[in-house]
Amino acid sequence: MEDRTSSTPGHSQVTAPRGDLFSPECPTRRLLDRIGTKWVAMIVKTLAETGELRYADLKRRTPGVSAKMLTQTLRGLEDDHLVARRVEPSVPPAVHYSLTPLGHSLDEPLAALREWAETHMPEIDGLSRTG
Amino acid sequence: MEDRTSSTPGHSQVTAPRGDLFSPECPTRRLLDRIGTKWVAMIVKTLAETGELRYADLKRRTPGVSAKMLTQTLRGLEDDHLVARRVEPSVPPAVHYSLTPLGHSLDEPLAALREWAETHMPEIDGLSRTG
DNA sequence: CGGAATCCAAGATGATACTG
DNA sequence: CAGTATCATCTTGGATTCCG
Repeated sequence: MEDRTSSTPGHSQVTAPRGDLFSPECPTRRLLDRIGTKWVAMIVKTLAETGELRYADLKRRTPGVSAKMLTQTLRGLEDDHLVARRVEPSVPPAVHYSLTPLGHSLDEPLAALREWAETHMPEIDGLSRTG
Repeated sequence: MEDRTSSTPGHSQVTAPRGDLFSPECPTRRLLDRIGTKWVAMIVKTLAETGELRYADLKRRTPGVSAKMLTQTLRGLEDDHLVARRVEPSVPPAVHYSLTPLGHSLDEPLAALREWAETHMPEIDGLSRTG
């Protein structure tokens, strides 16, 4: 077990790197550092839609994700209190993940962004080809 | 001069990598790949607020950005028709950047995200420390 | 002024193997 | 089942240098 300040999507600038350039003035940047990681948007959306999922189920609904990345991403979200982890002490153990109220509140602006993407990204791709 | 499929924030999955896993089904992912890059959110916000800026001005208003990243980011945004580039043929040349209507439309959901970040990120940071 | 080209360090991600 | 540990790789971003 080592520290979580290296490659974890969790907080890394929080403890002041050397001269917090725009960290305190730009929480948006830090937020995007998190939701911008490859799997967060997909996971948040999935949890928002399904309510609660087990690790394996969540993995199955996130095509292409590796166990490592899924765990790492969930840890980061947990760390930010956007996702809740519930363990059923059975054998074998069953671990359930769901959005916290804060997580749900994030899903709102995120949903707006999704809608923008679905509306305009095809348009953008079209423009890229036709000039 | 080489292709723009390597490190450019522009389209890289558009030309089908090998088996577009969720590219077509997830424009959100591609959008986040762009706005999630370190400087996009800041640049878009700045342009949204100021209207139009010259390269050097934009650089000055984006603390910490290198010329390389600024150019690269602007190229990507230009490529997506989110930013317009206007050149005044003077000596030395003056290049102006501004948001396109599409860019402004993106700024709306982005602003919502910013507001969420400014509202909740401090709360999150507080929770991280106090448990 | 507004870039482009190159080199390099860091971080993110994936594959694989192992564990309680 | 639900992870953890480790290694290899690919991508990102920054510093530097040079140019029209």
